[in-house]
Amino acid sequence: MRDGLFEAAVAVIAERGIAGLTIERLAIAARVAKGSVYNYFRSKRGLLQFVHQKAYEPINVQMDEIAASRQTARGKLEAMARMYFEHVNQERELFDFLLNDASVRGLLKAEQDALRAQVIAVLTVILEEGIAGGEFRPLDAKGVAEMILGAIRQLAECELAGSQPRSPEEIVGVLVPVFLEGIRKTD
Amino acid sequence: MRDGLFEAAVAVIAERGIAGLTIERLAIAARVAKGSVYNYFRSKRGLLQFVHQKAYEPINVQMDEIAASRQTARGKLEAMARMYFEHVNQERELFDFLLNDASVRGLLKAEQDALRAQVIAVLTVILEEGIAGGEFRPLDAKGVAEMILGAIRQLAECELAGSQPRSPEEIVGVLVPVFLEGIRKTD
Amino acid sequence: MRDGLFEAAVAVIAERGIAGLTIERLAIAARVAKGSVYNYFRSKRGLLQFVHQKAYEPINVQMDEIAASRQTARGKLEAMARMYFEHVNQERELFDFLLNDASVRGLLKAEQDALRAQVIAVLTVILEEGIAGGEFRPLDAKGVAEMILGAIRQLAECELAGSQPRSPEEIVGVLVPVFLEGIRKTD
Amino acid sequence: MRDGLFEAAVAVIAERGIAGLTIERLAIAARVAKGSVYNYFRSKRGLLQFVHQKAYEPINVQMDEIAASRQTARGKLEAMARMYFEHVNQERELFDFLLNDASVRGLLKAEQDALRAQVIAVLTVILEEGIAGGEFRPLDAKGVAEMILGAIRQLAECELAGSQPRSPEEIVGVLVPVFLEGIRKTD
DNA sequence: TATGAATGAGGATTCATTCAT
DNA sequence: TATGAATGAATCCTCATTCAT
Repeated sequence: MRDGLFEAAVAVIAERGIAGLTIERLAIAARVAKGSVYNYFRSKRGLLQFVHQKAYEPINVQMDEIAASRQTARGKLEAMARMYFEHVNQERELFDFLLNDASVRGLLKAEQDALRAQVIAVLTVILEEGIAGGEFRPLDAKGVAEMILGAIRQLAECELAGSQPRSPEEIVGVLVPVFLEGIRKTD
Repeated sequence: MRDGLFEAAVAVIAERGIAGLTIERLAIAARVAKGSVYNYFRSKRGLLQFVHQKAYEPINVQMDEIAASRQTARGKLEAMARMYFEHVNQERELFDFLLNDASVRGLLKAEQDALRAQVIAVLTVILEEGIAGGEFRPLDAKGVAEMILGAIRQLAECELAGSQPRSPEEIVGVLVPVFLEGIRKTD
Repeated sequence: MRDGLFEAAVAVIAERGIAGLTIERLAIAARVAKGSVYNYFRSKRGLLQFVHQKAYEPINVQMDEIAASRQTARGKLEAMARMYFEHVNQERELFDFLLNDASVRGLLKAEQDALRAQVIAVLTVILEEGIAGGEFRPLDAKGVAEMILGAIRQLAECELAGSQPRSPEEIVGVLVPVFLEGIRKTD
Repeated sequence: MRDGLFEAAVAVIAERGIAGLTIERLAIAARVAKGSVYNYFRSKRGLLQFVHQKAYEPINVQMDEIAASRQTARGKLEAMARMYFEHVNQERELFDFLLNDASVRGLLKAEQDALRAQVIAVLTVILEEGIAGGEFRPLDAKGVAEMILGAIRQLAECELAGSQPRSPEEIVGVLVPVFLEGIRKTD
């Protein structure tokens, strides 16, 4: 039932944005009475926290799998980018809400920060592995991790906003070479 | 008068977030009667559009200056990054609202998209100049522009959220080399 | 089972006040399912009536015992005062609810009035006995009974509200002489 | 306008009890929109505090006048009883709410205690004057003050609940002799 | 008989917008 | 033009009560 409410919440967010997620609309979307929501969540905030955590779960799992896999750091970055992009791409409104939405910062600041920190932490570890293993130049790993995350988010956002949809493969094909080789022309 | 309301709006947003911007508080901050606001703006939406456009103006102007300046494409990217970061950094709450806030996305989707598109367009032109001039490798200029914008936004966000403040210089010092040279180690 | 619910109700009222007595909390306190309450009481009102009557029982019994006992009218008044005060004192929240709470007055007006009337009736009888027996002056027995009840209630209330707790003995020591002898200085 | 809301509140309390005073009903009684109430009171609690204080004002004034008047302590007690009884008598529901109502204790405990303490304090001073002046026997003035207040309250309550209305004069005629002379028969 | 999930009416509060002065 | 009181729709949340299992 909590799962049903989760899906209803995702649907409402997708359709009307996070600001459009009222308990009333949630209840209607879940085909449930308004009061029933409060049998499963103490408050709207509790609901949002649950939605946040639930949406974050699969990313968390796959992040850890990728981080633990046997492959080059570059391979891991590629895999992370692809995975992350696919998720973000799939439910854009939801992920805006998870990571960015300023209107819920007051309620979920801790959760948003934790999620972002977690993603950056995993990327940072991969980058440090790559540096230690001689794959990457010595760099501010955390700063680069932030840049990669930001780049992916923006690519996803623009792709969804824009008219010319690009596949995850295309996007990874742009992202990875730029971060790996840079954009400067070398003779 | 509209300008006075703009500044009052910025002040309220900075202090209480976008969700805290009510007509009442706006009027108090502007030392004006609540009803008077409606003599200058048809609605709250109209006000927000004005605020959005007005806040965007200085960035627009400087973007154009940088784009028109005589320097290498790399120099322009650096200058853009520094300028953009400084602005975002300076009024974080405001820019959250301008770029991220989902609660106004319904109202200002067009404006937000236009702003983003404008920034990306300018960056794209610079990148294309660099490619044409032999400075940069031939690449998907628009995709890279998006990546750069995303990276800057994320760096700014993390910097404000985090405990270890970094100066614009430091941030540009991380950003530019990565995009220019990439992170791969070359013997 | 009804008795179990009664005790649970008293516990909840004592801890959270009458406004805090919800069916949910009652059920939890009684270690019973919420729906089960309605197998024993038609409604919340029925429950409150039962609680009211049940709480009133021991007072009723002791009142009758005192009234039937062999002692002077003065002795009976003293005993009544002490007994009543001890009860009220012991479960103040409960007695607030029984006697004062306006939020249930709509529901339990009849019961509250009956209880008050009963107490006053017993006191009145004692006073009339005293008058008939030559112990007391001829007076409006019912009015005096009301005054005595009111005085006891107020003393109890103030004692619980105040910082300086007085024992039942002390209170009776103030109450009885005043009513018996008056406050006027003689000679 | 606050006064209009005060009177509407008194009317609603008189008709439906304190538990029946909702913002909606208040607004209807005051022939005002629901939201307008909040232009004059920050919250329901603020409204209740205002009502409390406003209702208490005339009693306060008259109490002080009586206390300052030139007459015997007995005369003052009589005057106080009569005045208090008249007020309580006039708006019983309101005064229940002011002094007794357990359902608003949480909100107005401080105010209720202060009012009760104030009344008791004035009575105590009168009693002490009487003791000092040789009118009254030396007694626990505060305890007696509480008893007098309680007696008045109960008399008023019973009079309103009962079928046989008594005039203030009658009630004072019962109250004062009992407290002054006591009920014991002196040959 | 026991359960507890589901219900929906009701209540406090906020706020963009209107309009008479 | 300026004002700010008045409005009422919208929102979160509570809780007595019902009913299928």
